Amino acid sequence: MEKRTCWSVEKLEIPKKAIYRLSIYQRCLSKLLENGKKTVSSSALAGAAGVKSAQLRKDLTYFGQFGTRGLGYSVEELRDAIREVLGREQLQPVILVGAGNLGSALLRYRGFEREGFEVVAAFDAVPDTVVKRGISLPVHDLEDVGRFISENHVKLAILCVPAEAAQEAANELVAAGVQGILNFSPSVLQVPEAVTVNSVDLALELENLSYFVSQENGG
Amino acid sequence: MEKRTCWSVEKLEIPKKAIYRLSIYQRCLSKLLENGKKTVSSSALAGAAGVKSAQLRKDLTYFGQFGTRGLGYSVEELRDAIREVLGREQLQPVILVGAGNLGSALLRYRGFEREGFEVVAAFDAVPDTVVKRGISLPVHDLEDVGRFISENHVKLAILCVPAEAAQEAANELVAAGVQGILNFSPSVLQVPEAVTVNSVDLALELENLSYFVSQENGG
DNA sequence: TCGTGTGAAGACGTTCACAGCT
DNA sequence: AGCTGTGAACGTCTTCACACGA
Repeated sequence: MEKRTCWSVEKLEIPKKAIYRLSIYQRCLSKLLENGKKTVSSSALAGAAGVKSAQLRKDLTYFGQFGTRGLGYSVEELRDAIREVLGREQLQPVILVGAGNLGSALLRYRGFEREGFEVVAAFDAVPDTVVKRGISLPVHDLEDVGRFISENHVKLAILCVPAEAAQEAANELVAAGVQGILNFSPSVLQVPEAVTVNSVDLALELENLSYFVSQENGG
Repeated sequence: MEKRTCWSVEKLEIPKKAIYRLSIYQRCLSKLLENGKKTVSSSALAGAAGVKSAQLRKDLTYFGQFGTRGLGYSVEELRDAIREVLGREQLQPVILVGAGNLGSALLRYRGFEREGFEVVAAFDAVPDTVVKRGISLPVHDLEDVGRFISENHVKLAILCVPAEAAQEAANELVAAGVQGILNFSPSVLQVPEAVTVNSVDLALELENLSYFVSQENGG
């Protein structure tokens, strides 16, 4: 393969899983930085991230060369480099659609902003029913979501509507310009190829676990 | 390979992803059953689940033969067969550890019971601070979690404590006999091989998405 | 010598294509 | 003819093992 210090237009050949791990590395690096560490080796960082060192090094090669042989990586430089790769240099606005039980909990969740995301607006089909406890953000009518997206160039959405309403809501989001959907509704979304969907199906995760504990039940 | 109608002790060779998809199939089958469908073809079911038909058929062969050539699958029989494979014939008790913002939202979440799980108890380091709104379950002191697990033979736990407390809490759960942990805390858990951890890292999922939308930003 | 960067090998999962049953 | 069940081909991701630079 050809040599390249940076990626060209073709982000396509990079394993999805590698990109996911990049986020993990970044979090570990931030923690190391807080602890005043200046440099880190691939094996140390890999250990913290729960992967093998070769994997970490291979993941990084997809994007460039960041280390110094015999020494390791500069914690800060690597963190910044990964941040750039992930497109997290300026913060992306995010909207939340469906402010029911789960949705409103996510609005109160501090984890997103801790990682540098800002939920800029929330929408619900019946905004009045949303119990506002602890939610600083107003909940708008779902009808306005399309306009809001276009006007504010929102590209990321968190989708927490019931399964029956999910596909229709997704269609609306995509039509208005959303390119990434974090989907919490238990349904299979159909979207154009250019749109990325990450589905988090809570019940499914639990069900999946139950397979792995079931075997020792026959007591 | 040898012929077998059912799996033997060696569940090991089965792809984790196949097991995950089994849960999806089951959900689709339940929906079909509600709609009064008696039989379904691999391509129809695969379409509903968002996978290729060959994949569905291959997934099923790990566990046995469930279809009729030329006809398809009996919706009800296949659903029951999958349910048995997943160990979901009798309902598993589940506990929730960490009843903060996210944890208490999950306590109110109806999705788990909709899939046949029962959250039997909740624990928190500071039970008094938990706002009980809409939570029918009492929140116990975290100190009692070990005893509760042993006494009630709990094997599944949902972990929603802060990252700093996650590993210690996990250790306690595992020591008491928990075999599966659904981990919502943004940290890498170290557990024995016999224990399965499914991590759902909300911020990480969002961060991951942001990579896929970042490219068309240079307008 | 130490630890990164990386081709090559290996493991794993998916898709194909068709044999075989209904 | 129609559709499942499945070995074989394929593609993707992971791991190895070592060359290379500090």
